[in-house]
Amino acid sequence: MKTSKSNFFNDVYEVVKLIPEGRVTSYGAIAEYLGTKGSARMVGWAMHGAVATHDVPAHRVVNRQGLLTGKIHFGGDRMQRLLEKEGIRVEDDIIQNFEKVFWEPIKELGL
DNA sequence: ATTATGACTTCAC
DNA sequence: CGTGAAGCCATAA
Repeated sequence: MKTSKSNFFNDVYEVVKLIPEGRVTSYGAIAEYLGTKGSARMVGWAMHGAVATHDVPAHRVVNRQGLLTGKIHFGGDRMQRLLEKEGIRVEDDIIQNFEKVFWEPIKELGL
């Protein structure tokens, strides 16, 4: 039986679920960990389905600038609210101390 | 198979 | 990090 979602999506979900609280990561970092580092957009695409399908903390996944690009799909300031709740300072849809809260799967999980 | 789109990334000004 | 343009890969029609 074929999986409902492609393996690519499944991998993204697992990595995002492994993100510790108070930490965030970028699409490129996840894509790179999966081996598809050129497909950072696909990670975002996977997250689009993740929110509606799995309990994936997509709010912990932002772009390289620390900008809450995904808040648009969260539907309001829901994403920013969750981040601030975990101790992450967010201002004007931008994560402050982004370098401090940045969490790389390759570095933490080990490649 | 081809075209279009997308929660991105990088380079340049 | 502000804006603009090009590149990249996977999904949908």
